[in-house]
Parts: sequence; C-alpha cells; structure tokens
Amino acid sequence: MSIPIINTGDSPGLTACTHDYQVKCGNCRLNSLCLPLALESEDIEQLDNIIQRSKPLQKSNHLYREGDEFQSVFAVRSGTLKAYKTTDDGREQVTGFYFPGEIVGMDGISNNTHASSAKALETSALCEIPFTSLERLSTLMPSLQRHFFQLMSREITADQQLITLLSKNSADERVAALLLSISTRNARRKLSATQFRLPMSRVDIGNYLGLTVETVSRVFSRMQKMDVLHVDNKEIEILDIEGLRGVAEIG
Amino acid sequence: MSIPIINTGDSPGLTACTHDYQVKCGNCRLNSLCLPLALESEDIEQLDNIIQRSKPLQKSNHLYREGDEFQSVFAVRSGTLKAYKTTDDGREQVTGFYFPGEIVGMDGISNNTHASSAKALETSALCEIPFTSLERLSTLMPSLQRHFFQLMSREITADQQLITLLSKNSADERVAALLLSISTRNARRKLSATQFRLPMSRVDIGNYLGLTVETVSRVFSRMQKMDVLHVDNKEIEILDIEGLRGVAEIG
DNA sequence: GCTCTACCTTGATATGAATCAAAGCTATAA
DNA sequence: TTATAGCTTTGATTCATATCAAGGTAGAGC
Repeated sequence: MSIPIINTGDSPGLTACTHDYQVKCGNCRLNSLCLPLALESEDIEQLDNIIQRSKPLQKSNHLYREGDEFQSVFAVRSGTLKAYKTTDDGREQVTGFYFPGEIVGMDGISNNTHASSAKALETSALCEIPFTSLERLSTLMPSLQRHFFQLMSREITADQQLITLLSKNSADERVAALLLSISTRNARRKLSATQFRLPMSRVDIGNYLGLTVETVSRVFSRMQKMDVLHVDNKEIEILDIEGLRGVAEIG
Repeated sequence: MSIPIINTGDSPGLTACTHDYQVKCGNCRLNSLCLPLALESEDIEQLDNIIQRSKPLQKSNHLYREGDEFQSVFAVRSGTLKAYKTTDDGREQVTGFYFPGEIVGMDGISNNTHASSAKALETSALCEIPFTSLERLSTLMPSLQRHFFQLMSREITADQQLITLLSKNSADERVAALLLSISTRNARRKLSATQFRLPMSRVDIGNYLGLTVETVSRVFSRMQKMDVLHVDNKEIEILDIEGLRGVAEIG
C-alpha cells in the first residue's frame, strides 16, 4: 500500500497532488479540538493570519531538536509525532505522542530553547504558530489567551497522569492505559475507538511507558490470549473495552 | 524547639506576633524568583493589588483538594507544600514539592478543577493570585503574560524531567536527583546548598520518586556509608556533591 | 520478485526493588 | 514526665521486569 503524502484519514479532501497549504482554520475539520476552539469567527481569521502552513514533514524527520531555539508551537493537522529526550547514556525517553488537533512544542517556552525533540512517526501536516505572534494576539483576544493557558495546563495534567502511571502501575496497566488514551483521542476525531493502526513502534511504546520492547510485546501477546485485543502487528482491535478498562484500573 | 508561626527562614523580619499580611511584592525578598520577575515597578504595584495574602496554612492542612473548583494559583512565600493525586486504590502519587518563590496550582487551569491536592508540609505563608484577575492583568501587561507562560512551561519541563527519572533511573539515581534539585533550589534562595532540613517524610519522597519507604531509607543509609551524605533523620548534609552528581548521572 | 534491515516475538535467566516482618526512634499529647 | 502514634531503619524473602539470546516477520529499496 502506498502512503499518500498528506491524507492519513484526517483530511479527507486532500490528495498527494493538492498540497492544500491554504486550508484555513475556519474550514479545518479539527477546529473544534484545536486552537480556534472557543474563538469567534472574526477572531479565527486573525489567528489564521499568523499561522504558517508548510509542506508536510516526512516520516522520521525532525520538527525540532532538543536545544534548538524556540520560535513556534505547532498544531498537528494530520499524521503523528513523538516528543522525546535523549538521556546522557543515549537512551530515549518519549514524553508524548501528538495526534491531529493537538499542540506540540510548548516545552520550549520556558527557556526559549526546546527541552525535547519532536519527530514525525508518519508523514504529517503541521500548522506553525510563531510564538511571538501568538503572544501579541493573546493580549488582544482574552479568549485565545485563556485557551492557550488551558492547553498548557492540559499538557501539565497529562504529564502528571503519566508520572502516576510510571510509578504506580504494572506493565499491563501501562499498556492498557496507552491504548485507551489512543482510543479516546480517536473518538474525539470521529474515528473508530476500537480499531486503529498504531503509528508508533513497540520500541517507542516502551520508551514512553518505561518498559523494554520485550515486555511490551509480551503484554500484547498476553492481552491477545485473554481475548481483550486482537493484535496484528501495528493493527489493533479492542475486543473487550471494558476488560481493557479493568486492566488499566484508572479513572 | 517551638516552631514559629511564619518564620521558616525565608521571611526574616516576621515573627509569630506580626502576621505581616501586608508584605508587598515590591519588598518581598523572593520577587526575583517569583511572579514579579521581569516586571517594572509600576507593574509590580498593579500585581500587588490583585494578590491576596491570608493567614498561614498550618502543617498538614490542605490548600485545595483534587476536584475543588479552580479559582487561584498560589505563590509560596515561606514553608513547603506537596501536590499529590490519590489513585483509586488509595495510593498517593506526589507530583511535586513547592518551595518559596514557586507557584502551585497551575494544574487546575485546564478544567477549572484542581487535578491534584496541595497540602502544607510545614506551616506555610502563601500569596493567592485569583486567576481571572491574573488573566485580565496579563492582557494589559505582555511581560506578565510571557512570564506566566514561562512558568507553566517550566512546570511542563519539570514534569518531563520526573518522567524520565521514573522510567529510566535506579533508586539511587532518583534520590540523588531529588537531593540535588533541593540543593539547587536552596541556592537560588541564598540558603546553603549542602546543609538543609528535608521538609518531607521518607514516605513522601517514596511517593514522589516511585519507591517504597524502605527503599528510600536504604538509599540514604547506603549513601551515608559511602560518605556522600551525612543523614540525621531529616537533617541532610551533602559531603560530596560531585559524588552525588556522579550517582545522579543526569545533566 | 528478492534481499536486507529493522522490527517483533518468545524463551531462559538474573536482578533490583517490593513485600513482609519486626524493632528502634522521635515528636506530640496527656 | 510518661504514653502513644507515627516515622524510620534493617533484615529476609519474593516477584515483576530487565537482560541475554535467538529466531521469525514484514516492509523498503533494489
């Protein structure tokens, strides 16, 4: 199967031939999840004006690297990215996966330097939002300011959720929680909550959940044996979502 | 030894008798670390006007609880707090410790509901900053907006640091990293980087670092035996800070 | 279509930290 | 001052996951 350059299921109108860099927030199907949320339509136009849409980022290319100067945050339009840090002994800690409608790059604000790297897991389309413009606009549009505060706070609570997962939960619980998180995020984008293709490798999952590849693989096998999942490489079907919630044991 | 009601070493001019609720940001000795950082003096006065200073929070009392409506963020003036979440099986995950000059409560912004609880580890003085006022002021003062964005981003990078610690580091490395973090934060407040009293219990340390009390205690004993630390209950002296950095192995 | 490489799975063994157990210590309250 | 409850330490044992090892699979590029 050949991978279309932009269309990964989130931008139904696009094809490989028509790089639609001109999609506007006003007609983007993600605008109810993304930054424009809660903005009036004239405000959305102003936001549109500061957003830069560039050509898609190919799989395994970097959006930015740890230590790069911070300039912009990015909204994911299609595709998936991972954010990660490399420890000094060369191991990789994945700090988050970013799906369409989500904002990546907010860790760079504190020092004007990216504290982590961001890499495309598949070909991805992005909206670049220069941060100084966003700041300027935020002073003019209180609801944009508020929404951006909320997005940052959401990143904080997500990180704290992961902290709890890593320090209190077993391998099975961690994997179950990740699958449920992906399921929920798919549902928000009107995709199937029970069938999807994982955009990340087992290694990435391990590096996110603090587990080795082998352990991740064993958990998948175990859940398949328990008829909770059907696993075919990266293709996942959740057969028993209540069972999976039972395994995850998290509200 | 009787504990004075306010003075914990950070507000030298205060005593138990003179609850100085009238300390202004302009003459607070923490203003170079705290929110007023980077504000002009007339701007600081405006910030002053929205800040509410109330009576000290006694040890083990809550500032807010998970699920409470979010109204304000709080600057710590003296004392220490812990933020924590309780998992549904009753275990506690400490998500952070907050020292003077630091801001607690930003996790509540995303949902207008606190995602964690905050509790005083010792009697603590706080400055309450009602969030709607802060938002209003931020639209008028771009440098305040920027600074608050930076504080939130710093919380994100701190959480990501903890994520890496929990998923990649051994018990010894985790404890060493926490001690170095406390040491650095003390130094910023012009306190000793090598001698201090831990405001939190071993249980709290364990619940922060994803370890049991027993393991935390064993790590302290081991480090004492290696002449890296001198430990007398909560009183810590770092004897070999380079050795400690060696144990922590983190940049 | 074939090869090569990167990814995934499964098994055997080792190990760091959890758990279980008990005693010592500290600080608050009576 | 003594009682008391909570905190801390230390030891013995268990267990979940890492590590080591090897074979299997699928997709990208030729």
